[in-house]
Amino acid sequence: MPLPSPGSPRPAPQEPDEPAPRPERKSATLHDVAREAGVSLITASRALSKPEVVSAKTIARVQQAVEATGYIPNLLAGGLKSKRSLMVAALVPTISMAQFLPTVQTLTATLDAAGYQLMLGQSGYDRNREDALLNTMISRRPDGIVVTGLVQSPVVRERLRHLGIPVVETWDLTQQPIDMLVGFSHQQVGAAVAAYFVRKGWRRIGVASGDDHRAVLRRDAFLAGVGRSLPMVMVPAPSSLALGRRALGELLAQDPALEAVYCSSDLLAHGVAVEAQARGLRVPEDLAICGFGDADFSAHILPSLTTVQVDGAGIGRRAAELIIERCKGEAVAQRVYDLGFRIIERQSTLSSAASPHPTAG
Amino acid sequence: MPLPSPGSPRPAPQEPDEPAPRPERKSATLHDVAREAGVSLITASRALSKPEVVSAKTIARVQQAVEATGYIPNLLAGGLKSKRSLMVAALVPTISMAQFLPTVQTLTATLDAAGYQLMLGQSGYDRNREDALLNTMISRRPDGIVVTGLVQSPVVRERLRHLGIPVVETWDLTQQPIDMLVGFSHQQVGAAVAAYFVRKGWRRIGVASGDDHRAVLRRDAFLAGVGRSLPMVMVPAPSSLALGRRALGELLAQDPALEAVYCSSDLLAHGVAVEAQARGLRVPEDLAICGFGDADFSAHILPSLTTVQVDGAGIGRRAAELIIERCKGEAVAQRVYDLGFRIIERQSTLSSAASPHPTAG
DNA sequence: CGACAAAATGGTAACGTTGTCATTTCTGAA
DNA sequence: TTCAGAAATGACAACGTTACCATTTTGTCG
Repeated sequence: MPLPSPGSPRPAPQEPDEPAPRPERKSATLHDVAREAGVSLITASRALSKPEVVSAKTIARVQQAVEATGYIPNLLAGGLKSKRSLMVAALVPTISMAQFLPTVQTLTATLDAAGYQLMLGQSGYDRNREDALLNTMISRRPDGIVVTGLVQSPVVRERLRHLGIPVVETWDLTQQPIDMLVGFSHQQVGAAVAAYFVRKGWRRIGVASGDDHRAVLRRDAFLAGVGRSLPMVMVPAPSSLALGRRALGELLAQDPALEAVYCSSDLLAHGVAVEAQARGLRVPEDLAICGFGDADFSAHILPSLTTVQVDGAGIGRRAAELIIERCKGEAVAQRVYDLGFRIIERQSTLSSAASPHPTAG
Repeated sequence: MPLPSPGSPRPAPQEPDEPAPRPERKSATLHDVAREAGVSLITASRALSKPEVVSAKTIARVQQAVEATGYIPNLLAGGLKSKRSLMVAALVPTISMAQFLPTVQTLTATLDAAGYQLMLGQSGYDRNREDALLNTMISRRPDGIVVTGLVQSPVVRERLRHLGIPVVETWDLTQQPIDMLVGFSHQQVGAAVAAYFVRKGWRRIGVASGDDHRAVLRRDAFLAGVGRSLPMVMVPAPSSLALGRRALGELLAQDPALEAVYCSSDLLAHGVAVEAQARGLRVPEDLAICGFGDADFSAHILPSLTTVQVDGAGIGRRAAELIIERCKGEAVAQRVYDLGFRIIERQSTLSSAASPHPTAG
């Protein structure tokens, strides 16, 4: 029930008084700095980029000249000549998948600390687009590439392999990566959760899964682990709470006596929990729920959500470290890192729910 | 209660069999393409970047040579000479603020459609870091800059103004932007929500607010609108469900008979709702809750959440359009866009809660 | 004090592309 | 057939920096 408010859309009342800024003042170059400091161009360059070979006195003079001229280095020019762009390209399906945010976060932070900048690209879930985006990014000559998931297209794999720059595949596992890999096994996740469900003795199980590649890997391993076909709903990625609600409705239509639901993400699981509540089903007594990803809310909703925790932040950190090492010319000792996962058991699957409604603080 | 699983962290069992890829094959340049196609370097360049001045036959030959050589343009070189880097820099506090994701999403998409790439930087909530990051980004000579919020530092404002590239400030409102602006008024939001609370007749009101600049603007306007000081809790940005739960605990300690809570984000509001449920308080009968941002889950939780909707996606789209127009050399007609907001009234503030538990599907 | 190494600085030539201007080729009308 | 004008192509230089090698200055030790 929307309620219009005084601030509803409308053009700004009056134009600002200052004129549009079009100074086009040519920015200072290293040449200007060198002249100002009374040193040669190349000495000014070295004072800034490799101060260890320049005398302290000269460095001071150059630094002062930088201040005076307002010099800001041109990394396009520097990168062109030195073949080090100080950028790392990263591809995610979409930035809207909260799942990947911790990875992007630590990736950015770790790279930043080493002087590198992240160039983030969203491939959507379209393979062609992934290919095109990769080309766009390569046009900027990144010093490394991080992709989410394994690159599927053999053509692109080959291209990346021959690019001569470090490539890290993440959030999945194989022993034959393009170059390096940091991730975990979705098959193992699916199998482990299936084993957990079997151990719990649940028989009437439903599955709500996103339709992205990795969710499907987990789902298939889960089905294999359970050993029979189950009521199942596929929802389009990216998943959401609303999709989770709808999914439970559809699952209950398939089996009204459902005991437990396995979801491919915590967001879906949250939605399933909300819909269960809306239908008067108690969680976990009437319906147990397990998610994936250990989202930041999962420990704090009611009931708290059993889920699979993966080290998204660790993936980003390690991926960045690998790229940085390689860029420093060091050979990395290990090219494949399995960061594993663990099942976090919380109220949503604890039949003997000890304290149903704990308060915070 | 963590449950270790077979997939717990451990090193990969064996190294992959292929050797580390170090081909360092020098990538093809436009020179190679030109030779392959039997045309001059500059004709090859034009065939790719301004095909309208090259004959169809030549374009075909060049395109074929591109395929044959595996040529990928070097935008560092191109940008250096042409002074168009085809990049736009964007600064957000942190990518983890889900609030800004729709903006980043449409910004990326709109720029992408026009051939530009987004370079995303996270400034944290540290002014110095914002300044440093801005310098880093300027080093790459972006064709435009989008910042979240108004740039506070006068020094930086002046620097950006004299850079001679389009700058768009977003998610806030002023009639004196550095250059261009797309946003809305946080003061108006705070005032509108206060008016709504007053209209509802609530007297015992609590405030849970993030400590970031814009949340504080809204909070202050809210307090001014209510006209008296209120029980209040500040939580560190970025906000989360857990922080919301804790916040309600602290607010109830200040006033156990609280009737309504205003939250600076939907995530906080969700946390407040969960904590209310944990304490046996009915929402909205015992406690009404209003959030901000209209997160994707807000319409779908129980009870659904009254909130302030702002057009985050629209902000990103318009910001991108403004930058693109400017880059094409067109003068923009309007430099300040107020995209407004509206209060979405849902169950969490509807005392006459008609249908307490609607189901989905 | 001389000799020699080390430290500090400088000159020149690229990196790969595009802007500018010049030249050649083609088209169609007088 | 000729010539103006447009279309197509080419040559050259430059964008701002760093790699490479050469040179000068400084410091140290016999």
